[in-house]
Amino acid sequence: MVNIVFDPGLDEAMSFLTESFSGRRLVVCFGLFSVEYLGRSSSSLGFGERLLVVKGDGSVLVHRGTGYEPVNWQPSGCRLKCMMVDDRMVLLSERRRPKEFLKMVFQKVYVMFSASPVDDARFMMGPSEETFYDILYSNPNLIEKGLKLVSRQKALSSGVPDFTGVDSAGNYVYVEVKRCVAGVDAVRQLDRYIRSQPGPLRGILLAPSLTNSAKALLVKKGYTFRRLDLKLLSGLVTMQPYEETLDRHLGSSAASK
Amino acid sequence: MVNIVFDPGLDEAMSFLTESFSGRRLVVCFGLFSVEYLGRSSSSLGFGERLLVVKGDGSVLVHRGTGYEPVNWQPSGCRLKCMMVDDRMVLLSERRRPKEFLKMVFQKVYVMFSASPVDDARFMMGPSEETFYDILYSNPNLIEKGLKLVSRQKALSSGVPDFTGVDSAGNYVYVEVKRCVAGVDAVRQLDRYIRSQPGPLRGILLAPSLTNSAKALLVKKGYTFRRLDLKLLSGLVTMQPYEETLDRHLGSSAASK
DNA sequence: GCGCTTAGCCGCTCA
DNA sequence: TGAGCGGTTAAGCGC
Repeated sequence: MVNIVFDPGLDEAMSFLTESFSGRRLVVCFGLFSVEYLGRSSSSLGFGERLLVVKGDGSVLVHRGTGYEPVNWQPSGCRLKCMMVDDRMVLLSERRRPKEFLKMVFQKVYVMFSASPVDDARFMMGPSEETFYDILYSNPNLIEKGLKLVSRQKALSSGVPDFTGVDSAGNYVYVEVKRCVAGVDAVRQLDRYIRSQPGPLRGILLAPSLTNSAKALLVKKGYTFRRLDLKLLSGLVTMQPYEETLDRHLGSSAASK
Repeated sequence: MVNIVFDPGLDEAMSFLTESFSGRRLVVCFGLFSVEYLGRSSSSLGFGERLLVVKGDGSVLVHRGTGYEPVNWQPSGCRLKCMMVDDRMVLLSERRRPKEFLKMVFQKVYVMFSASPVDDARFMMGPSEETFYDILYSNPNLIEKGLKLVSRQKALSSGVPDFTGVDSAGNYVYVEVKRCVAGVDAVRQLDRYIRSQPGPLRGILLAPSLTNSAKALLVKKGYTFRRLDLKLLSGLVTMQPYEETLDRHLGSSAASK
């Protein structure tokens, strides 16, 4: 649920902020204001048009029209207060330890909105799962020398092995890939795929490592374990897909020369 | 002039962005999107509601609902492109050196606006490191009684001690200054300077305090620690705008109590 | 809580 | 262009 106010009076802006703060909402505000900071260091910035972002956890960011870094800010955990002083809206943010203050005096608010972002995604360092499979698919030697892959699973559906291929001896192969330590369930999955097929098939489990029980089951079933070198793989990520995407849409638009 | 779009379709959002980028405008967008980064490192973040800020100079910031830091970003100077791919809006940002990409796939845009902020104010920092050096250089007694300084480092360059001088006993002295707690690296720095010289030199580390490890190394190397009294030093700073700022801050925080 | 280490650190200055 | 270094560094992890 996004609340938006366009060209509000300062009184209206103040109640909007007060309400948003008490609801711990994310607030974005573009307006004409001055900023002063006092704490470990100090700074002052006269009136100008800027972007203010206040997050639900009490982080504050003041951004000017250029540059990556906020001109003023406070990390999460700040207490915010909003008041009218001499027909100006004053926003005061207080950090407890170390004791620091940020003070913004608003002369005008052009637009502001608030929201409570729903965001459950996990931030993962390293290549995405899809990129990961792309690399393996184009570099089957990373799985096993002489292996040729003939198909890969579409999307992230189930009931299908990650890769199918033919090994150097001409055997048909099913490959199951895990990005972390593989457990018995990974071996069972591979086994299920293979037993669902009529002909004889080799099974390869590719993972950084195996649990003991998984290893036992793997040996019993006669499948092969191949170690996946995550570092090596990460190093092989290329920018080609990005560049191709850009090339395909040449002449769209550019923000800088 | 601020342009605002509320709940646009992705096609509409795309033309809005394209236009904003070509006009080098500041764009703020709250929507549901995924982010992938590839460059010096790589990362991926699935779909979620986030805030995207693109500045006119080609800086890009992706903020989640909490925390001071953007989850993904690119510094100024990036080239941006926007396109529709399979009914999704894709925003691609390219940094030249080092080569890096940021890719956002939008499923939904809740609200977005653009503006060309007018902001001529000068950002003024309070007592900076340089100011501190100025004061110390004119008041060597704050470092050590009878000390005479003969040179100071130019600007904030490297490979040079902060001050060189002669102490009351006639020994040549190198002084390394830290405004905050000095760690081992500060001692190492001092040591590097001194060992780079042929003759015998006293080393003085001036800082508000020392970490234990720094103290150990200092003693081992036979250098001297001098306490820097920040309060005292701050008292010697005279800076009209700064004092005004301070007064105003004290005024508001007193009023809010 | 404090102290220490890391970071896609950023941004600056100088060789 | 690369190296060194400061920063309102922030943030995470150990104690």
